[in-house]
Amino acid sequence: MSKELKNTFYGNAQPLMIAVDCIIFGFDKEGLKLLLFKRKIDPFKDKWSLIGSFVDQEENISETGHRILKEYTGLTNVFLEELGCYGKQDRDPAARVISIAHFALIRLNEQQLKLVESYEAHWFGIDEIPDLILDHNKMIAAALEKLRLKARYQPIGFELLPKKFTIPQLKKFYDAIYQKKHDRRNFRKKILDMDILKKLTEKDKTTSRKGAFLYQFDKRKYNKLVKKGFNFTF
Amino acid sequence: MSKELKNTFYGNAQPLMIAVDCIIFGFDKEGLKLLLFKRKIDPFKDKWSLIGSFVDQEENISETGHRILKEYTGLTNVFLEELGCYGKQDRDPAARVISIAHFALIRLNEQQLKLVESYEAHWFGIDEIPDLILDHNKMIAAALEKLRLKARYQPIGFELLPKKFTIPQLKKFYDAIYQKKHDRRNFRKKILDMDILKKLTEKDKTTSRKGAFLYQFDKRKYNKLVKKGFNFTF
DNA sequence: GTTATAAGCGTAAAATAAACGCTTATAAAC
DNA sequence: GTTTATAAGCGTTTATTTTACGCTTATAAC
Repeated sequence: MSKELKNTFYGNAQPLMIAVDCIIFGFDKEGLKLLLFKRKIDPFKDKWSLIGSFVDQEENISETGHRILKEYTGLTNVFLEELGCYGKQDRDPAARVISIAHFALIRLNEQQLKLVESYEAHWFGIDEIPDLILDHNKMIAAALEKLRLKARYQPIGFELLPKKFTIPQLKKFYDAIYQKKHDRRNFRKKILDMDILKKLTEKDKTTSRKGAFLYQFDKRKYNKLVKKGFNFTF
Repeated sequence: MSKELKNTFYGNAQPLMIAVDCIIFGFDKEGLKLLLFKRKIDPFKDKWSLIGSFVDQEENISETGHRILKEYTGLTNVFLEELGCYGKQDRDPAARVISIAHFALIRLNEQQLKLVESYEAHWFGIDEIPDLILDHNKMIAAALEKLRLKARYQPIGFELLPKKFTIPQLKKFYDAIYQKKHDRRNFRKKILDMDILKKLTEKDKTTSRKGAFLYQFDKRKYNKLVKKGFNFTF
């Protein structure tokens, strides 16, 4: 259908502006973090905010999200999921803008941590999020809630942890998500019983004298488990 | 801020059309049902579809949903929740339209069942949904999935069941949602242990000689339970 | 009165989760 | 080179939850 012909059917509809805002989670030794940016445009210039962009006419919404992530973190193939729609009529005083919030999970490493500084961005610990513009604090609260919920039935930790990780590291992630210290021994038992981890021969010795064995996620076994249906309850 | 001043900040953004589509669930003796409509406009005139409407400039998105429900079912105060955003660039051949799918749960009674016929609408059993326009079948699949998920940690059945209901009726609802026959005795035990139902003295005798006691949902007790945190696992 | 059946009640067994004592490997201290 | 401190790892016991299923009950239909 030609562009001219398009939209003759729905002629009476009023178009609105649509944006995608990204809640970018990262995780490292210090815990769960969130990437925030100093806003570059008015209104609210120089205030802390999530990073976002308008959706282009020719762009799928998830493409907008990945475009944002690529531009500001340099990463492609990031775990990105729709969180929800923030469309209150008066949410942005500058214009009627509907934002489709998305949350992303990325593996943190030194490179990542430095890269972002060039965008006047900063990784904030999850307990030290500042006041943000518009409804961005609300979005973050919802994202955390969803992350918790998702972690119950999907091994979401694997998107955030490094490729090789130790069981205590994995536990630390779940402790952060659920804001609860799990029992070290029961946690280990439960996660190993799932039979989705492959034990490596290497150890990580950065956090203890004894060192902890590194593991890798066994995708094949995991997919099998998902099909059978399971429930991460920690 | 005046309308003229608005949007000078985001001048480069291209506005798009936003619609809300509603997946309307109902439940009666026959089981879980879905309300579908014969589309009134081109393209796809006279094909079965969900009911929807464009979002107005001055309207919150949830208001659009409630407006649709009011107009086509006559009901206000309906349980309505955002399902997700369907915004693929080519989802509608007639124009770039982003749809925010919502799902609604309504109590079915005779009046409801008749009312809808005036809109060339029809209640379809959940296992006999026809082919719908655009991505509407996808939306329904996602809505069912979400309904299942939600039913685990929210007593969602109470939105769909009549004010007074029997335990076998409630079980029937969960059987339908999870597509699994639960054990009658364990189901009863579990739901009663939650202590959120108020037993009435009346019985419903339409489904058995013995009759089943009617119950009502005790909102006060339920709210207490929600705060404490719980998990419907059937 | 007998019968058939959905509704309702209770108990035993199986599975899962929680609590927690003990051992081990290793770097650092002496 | 011996001791010490500690995170990591291993295993058992107890408590809780889930599942399976036998038995009783109220009532309409015959």
